[in-house]
Amino acid sequence: MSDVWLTGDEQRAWRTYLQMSSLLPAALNRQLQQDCGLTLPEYEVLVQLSEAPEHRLRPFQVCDALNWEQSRLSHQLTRMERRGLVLRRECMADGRGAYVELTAAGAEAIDAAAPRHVATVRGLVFDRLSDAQRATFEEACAAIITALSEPPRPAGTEETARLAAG
Amino acid sequence: MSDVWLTGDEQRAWRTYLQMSSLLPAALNRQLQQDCGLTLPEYEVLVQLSEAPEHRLRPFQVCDALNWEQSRLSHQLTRMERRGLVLRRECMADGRGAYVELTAAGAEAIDAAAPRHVATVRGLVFDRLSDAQRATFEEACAAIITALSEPPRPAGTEETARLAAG
DNA sequence: AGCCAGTACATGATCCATCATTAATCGCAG
DNA sequence: CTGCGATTAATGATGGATCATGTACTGGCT
Repeated sequence: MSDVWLTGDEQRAWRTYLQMSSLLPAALNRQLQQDCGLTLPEYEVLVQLSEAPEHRLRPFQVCDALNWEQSRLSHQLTRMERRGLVLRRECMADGRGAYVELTAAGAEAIDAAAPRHVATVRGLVFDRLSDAQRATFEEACAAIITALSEPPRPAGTEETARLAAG
Repeated sequence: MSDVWLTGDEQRAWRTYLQMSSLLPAALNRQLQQDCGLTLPEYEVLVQLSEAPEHRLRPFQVCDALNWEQSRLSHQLTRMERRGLVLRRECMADGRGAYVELTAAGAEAIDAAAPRHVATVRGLVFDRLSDAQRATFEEACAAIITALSEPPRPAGTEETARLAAG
């Protein structure tokens, strides 16, 4: 931790990751938009609903699955409802809540989009990685997720901790 | 390639990556916003300018460096100019163009933000990865970038090619 | 029953990103 | 030097994401 900056290797890896992380979602978005008329967020919501029993979920379940903010989902659902992809339905079990349900058009859209999207992911990602690379890549992502789920330490915690303890 | 869907391993790796790729930028954004009052896009632009000779660049150079769309940068610069972080200056060498220049406030902001941002990146990413993991992670990202830079093949190209050839 | 903290969602404001369009200029072919 | 495609950049419109706030309901406690 001693040094302020990243090592050369780290810096190069970081910049490579940054570049990939900006290009890949953009490419996936473009592919979906052009081939299927769906945005990536729309696709992600539709996947969740299409995998659910009776093609419907409570909004908070979708949030949990996608790691989205509740507000983001709500706005997204409003737009998707306008587009006829989903439908909000009353939830009798819980008076506060609601169900989001896939419409026929929504089911059709996701059925058409999924194979092409998967083919794109395969072509851009998994066809390019060896099994070992894929495994390590996943490990690395998982390690980062673990770090993120720990109590968020603001920068400089070490000093703060020493000061508080001293 | 035969099958339409991803294998179990691939699917798990993909979902892990997706989760990481949504959580990590959000965490970096929050850290920058709270500790330094900067957004991640602002930070990225400031980094480019602070590394440039005379603290200024042509907008298209920033676009190239960040893989941004020209329009995105232009809007971003408008906001950053409003915030006093950068300054647009005339470019005598090319009558169409312009220079973006770091203001004193902008230089101060990036100098203050960089160490903390780096510490966060280190804490969330590189402290969690072994050298081997980091190296493979970089390889994987590079392989994906390579795939992205190749002529974008729409899904189903194989069939199309066969049909065209047949 | 009545209170109240917590949960589930929606909405408006604001900022960010992309698309389509416009405009000015450059550089070069004729 | 004139015309024209390519380059550089700004702008308005739209859709996306986040923050702050508001509302309605649940479930437990008294």
